[in-house]
Amino acid sequence: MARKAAGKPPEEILLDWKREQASLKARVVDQDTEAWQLDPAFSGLQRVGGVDVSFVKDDSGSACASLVVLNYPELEVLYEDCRMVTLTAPYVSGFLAFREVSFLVDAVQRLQEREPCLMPQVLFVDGNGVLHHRGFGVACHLGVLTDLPCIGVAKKLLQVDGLENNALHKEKIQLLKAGGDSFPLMGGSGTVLGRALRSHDHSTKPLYVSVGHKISLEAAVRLTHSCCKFRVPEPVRQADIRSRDYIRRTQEVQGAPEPQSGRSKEAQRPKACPQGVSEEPAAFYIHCPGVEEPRPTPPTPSPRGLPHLPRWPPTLKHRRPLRLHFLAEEQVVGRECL
DNA sequence: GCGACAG
DNA sequence: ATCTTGTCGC
Repeated sequence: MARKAAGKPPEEILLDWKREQASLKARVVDQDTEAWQLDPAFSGLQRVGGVDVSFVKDDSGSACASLVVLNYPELEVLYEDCRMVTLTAPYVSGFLAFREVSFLVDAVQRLQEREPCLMPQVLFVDGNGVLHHRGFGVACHLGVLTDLPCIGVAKKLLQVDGLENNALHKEKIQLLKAGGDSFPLMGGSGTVLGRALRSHDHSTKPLYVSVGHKISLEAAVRLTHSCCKFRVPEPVRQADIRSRDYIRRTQEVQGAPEPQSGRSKEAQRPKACPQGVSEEPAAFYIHCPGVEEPRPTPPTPSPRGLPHLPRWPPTLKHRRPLRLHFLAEEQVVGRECL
């Protein structure tokens, strides 16, 4: 029987975790380290990644960890890795990384082994970076363990170091008028811990962006904005969509018969294996943009009439597209890396 | 007892 | 995080 992830860890464990965070925190780099980060148009940036962990409804021990890689600035999915995992640690605010980060590191390592040329140049992480109780959120943790530039993107304000989601904060949100507008989140010591960002014109609720690793806050905010087709940056959004989609179809194998009928033929992703048997990732997928769409069902529901597509990209100029030539079945035909 | 609470 | 349909707006 697998160990469960329930209850709060004893104080002794929390002390261990705090020591671990303090130790790794010394290795965080909160500045730009890559040339593309300094460029106004991010020229040189070709691949952005996103990670997420989704949970199974009635099983607090099971989850799906996913890593996706998108090209930039097109934001088409090039790579997807979804894998069912067994959670050991419970969720404790301030210690999210100890619940999720090891599975995310595993995914990055699989990518390094199988398709190193698709390694993203930056990772968007669902959660905070230095905007954290001890200045070391999951985005920092993953960044230090993988040595990849990481950006923390939280959907809710973590109320630490004097930060409060109070009336004053809400007033500032009201002042964010257009996509890209943001204001600083200052901690008690006067340090800027992150920024509240209106991620696009039609989004009221801001994102909370903070440095994870190897990127400045300014570049992190600017890049986050440029990766938002919708409120949540596309890499994280795709990781989220695909991991829950994976769970959904895993669950429906034993449940109700699939409503989807008709022509389900070629170019499928590897079939989902409900009772994880092998050591292989449950899903591993490389997509060649422009050749075919992986999913016939559009993620955007359009009841009637045409959906209003947000203008995108808003201002960035089109740069030389990275051309990857893949066949559907994991076989690499050719590529242009770097 | 009450408030806080990234995912 | 997850449970969930319709509904309102452009």
